[in-house]
Amino acid sequence: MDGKEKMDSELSWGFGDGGDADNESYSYLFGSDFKDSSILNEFGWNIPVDSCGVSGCKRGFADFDPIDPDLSRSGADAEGEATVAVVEENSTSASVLASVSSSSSEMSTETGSSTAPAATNPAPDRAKKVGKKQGEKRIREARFAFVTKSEIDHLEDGYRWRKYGQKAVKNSPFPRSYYRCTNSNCRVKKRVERSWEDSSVVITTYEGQHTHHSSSSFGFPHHHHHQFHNNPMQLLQYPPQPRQPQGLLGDVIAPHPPSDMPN
DNA sequence: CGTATTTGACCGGCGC
DNA sequence: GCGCCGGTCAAATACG
Repeated sequence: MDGKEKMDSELSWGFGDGGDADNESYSYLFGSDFKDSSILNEFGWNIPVDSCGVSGCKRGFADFDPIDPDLSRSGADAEGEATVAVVEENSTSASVLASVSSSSSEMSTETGSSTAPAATNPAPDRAKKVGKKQGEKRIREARFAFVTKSEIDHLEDGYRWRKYGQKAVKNSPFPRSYYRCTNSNCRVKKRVERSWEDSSVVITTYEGQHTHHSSSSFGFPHHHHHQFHNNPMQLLQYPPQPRQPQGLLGDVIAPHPPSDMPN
């Protein structure tokens, strides 16, 4: 048991910047604009964490593709446009995107009853406990999120992911899926959930940087690009007040490719 | 048979 | 201290 390897950081998504640990407030920017930025389409997203410090600020952006040539077109094929909203951690206000954990006085529906599976069947064999790192400090990797209008939950991004968990989201009828990069030493994680407000939108959150190239070429999905025909942005406006992208991204993100990866 | 997913249990933090 | 909550593990299962 003790020979078990590091359980690595379990402190993954929550951002404990000091005060409110659970206060997941995000500000996102809608990105058809900054999508133009060269920094983005470069590699999908390379976030130089060093620029801000580990516990500071960092965000990236991934240019995404709807990837729904044959799958998502069932029903409304007009959709499928990929759009983005970058989520910045450690933002000041505007609780929105993933504010599932906070709000609770609105559409409170099936939160604990129907969605939560009643685990009344204890496993007798489960005596082994998950080992933990000895006094290991958990450092949160940079993470960023964006929303995509798609009927597919898990968008293809050129990497291979292994699903390692799924949980019901509070105040949301849709579950949240946890993925991890299948590569050996790559500890990039990914969280996918559907918006509780707009079910046609999925929220994808990445954490960490890949230590390798993606399977196909690199960069993000570019299978078919039938990107924006109409106004993909229209539907993505559930945030109360989106911030301006300028300054945020350009300031932090460095234009250098991920060739300096250790490991 | 190997690999990926499913799924309940478990864990650690926080709030009460 | 207990319960909630979000996240993760791992055994079982599904899938090729």
